[in-house]
Amino acid sequence: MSEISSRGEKRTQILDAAEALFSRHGYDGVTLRAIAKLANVDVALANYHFGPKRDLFDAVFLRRAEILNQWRLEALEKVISESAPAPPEICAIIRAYFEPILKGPHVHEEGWKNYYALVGYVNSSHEWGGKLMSQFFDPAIRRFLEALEMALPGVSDEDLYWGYHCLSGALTLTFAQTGRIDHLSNGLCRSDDLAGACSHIVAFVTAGFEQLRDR
Amino acid sequence: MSEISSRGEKRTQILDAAEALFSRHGYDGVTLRAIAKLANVDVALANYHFGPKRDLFDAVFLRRAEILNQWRLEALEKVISESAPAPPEICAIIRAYFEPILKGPHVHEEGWKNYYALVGYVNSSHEWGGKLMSQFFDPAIRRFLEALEMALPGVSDEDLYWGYHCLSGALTLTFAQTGRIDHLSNGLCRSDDLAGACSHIVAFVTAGFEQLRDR
DNA sequence: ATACTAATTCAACAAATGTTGAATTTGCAA
DNA sequence: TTGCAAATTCAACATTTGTTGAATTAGTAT
Repeated sequence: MSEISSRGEKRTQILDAAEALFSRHGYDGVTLRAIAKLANVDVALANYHFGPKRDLFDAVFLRRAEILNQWRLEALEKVISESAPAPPEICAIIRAYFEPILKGPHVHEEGWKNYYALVGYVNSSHEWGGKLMSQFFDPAIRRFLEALEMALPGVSDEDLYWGYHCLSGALTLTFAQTGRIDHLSNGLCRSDDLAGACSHIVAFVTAGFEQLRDR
Repeated sequence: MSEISSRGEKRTQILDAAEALFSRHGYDGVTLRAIAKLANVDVALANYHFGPKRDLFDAVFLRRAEILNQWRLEALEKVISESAPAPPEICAIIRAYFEPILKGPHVHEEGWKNYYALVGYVNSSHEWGGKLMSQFFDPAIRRFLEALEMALPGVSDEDLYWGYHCLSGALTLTFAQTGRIDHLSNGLCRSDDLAGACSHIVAFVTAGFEQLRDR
C-alpha cells in the first residue's frame, strides 16, 4: 500500500523511537508501549527484535557508539602524527576531541541530537554512568589523556584526571541540551546549537588544561 | 517501645528516603513503596504528607535549595564587598561559588551528598532541568554572573554565559558522583571526595574565565 | 479520664507495565 | 503456485504502580 516501511525497516524505527524517548525521559520514564506507538509498531515487536527492555536500551546506546569513537580516534591520531615527533598543541588535542562530534554535518540530524542527549543522560546517571560509559568510551579517552600527558610533561596524573572530569562535565551538559542556557541568557545562547557551543568550550577547556603547567 | 521515631519524625524519614532513592534512580526509577520501605513507613503516608508523587519530589528538592542559595550568596557578597570599590579577583568569585557548597563540614553528611546527586540529576534532565533549576537557582547565578562581568570588563555576554555553562557542567558532574573518575583513574581520584575535587575545579574554571580577557 | 485532632496503617482499586505464546502476515526461494 | 521462515500482530498474563477511603493509633488540650 502507501506504507513507507519496507522489510526490516521497523527494527530501525524502533531504535529511533527508543532513542528519542530514552534521551528525553530516561530509562524508567519510557514505556515499551510509548516506543511502539511512536514507531507505529506493535508492543511485542520490540521484544522480538531486541529481547527485554534493558537490552533494547543497550542496543540504542551501542548503535552510534562505535562511529563516535572512530571519529574521535581518527582526529586524535591525525593531530598526533602531524606534529610528531614534537608533542601536539593542547588546543589541537582539545579540538580533536570536540570538533569531530560537535561540528560534523551530522549534528543537525534529529537522530544524532537525540543520541547525544542520551549520552548526556547516561554519563551523569548512577546506574549506567559507571558501566556503559567505561565499556565503550574508555579506550578513546585513554588515548586522549596520553596525548595530553605528552603535551603537558611534568603535570600530575591527578591533575590530568580532574581536568578531564571538568571537560567531560562541560561536554555532557552540552549533549544534554536541557535548554538551561537558553533560558538563562534570554535566548542569546542556544543549547541546541552544538557547533556554536563547540568553539566556546574548546577555548575554555584549553585554558583549563594549560593552567596546569604552572602550578 | 524501642522505636526511635517520635512525633512528626516520619515525615522527615520519608524526605530522607526519597532523597536517597530519587538521587540514585531518578524520578521514574523510584516507587513510592520503595521509599516507604526505606523509611519504615506505610505507603499511604507519603501521600498523606506530601500529596502526589510529583509534589514529594518537589518537596525533596526544595528542602535544601534555600540553604544552598543562602550559603552561595553570603560568600559572594562578602567577596564583592571586601574588594570594593575595585572588582573582585576572578579566582575569588569562583571560590565563592564552589567552596561554600563543596568544602563545608556538611559535605560528609549522607543527606547532603544525596541531595547534591539529586541536583546533578535534575540539572542534566530534560523534564526538570529547565523549570526546577531556574526557579530556585537563577537569582544566585545572576548575581554570580554580575560579579564576573565586573571582573571581566569588555567580555561579551555570550562568552560569559558559555563560560558559566562549562562551570555548571563540571559542577553538575561532580555532584552526580557517578564513580566514573574513580574507575578511569584506577582509584587515584575519588568522586565522593567533593572537597578534594573543589580545588582542582576552581583552578580549572578560573583559567577558563580568565582566558576570555584576551580574545 | 474524655474528647478531639493529627498521624499512621490497612485494604483495596483501577490503570499501566514488561513479557509471552499463539496466530497472522509478509517476502522470497523452489 | 506452493512452501517456508522471518517479521509482525493479537490477546492475554501476572505484577506493579499511584492513589484513595476507611479504620486505627497516638498525642494533646480540656
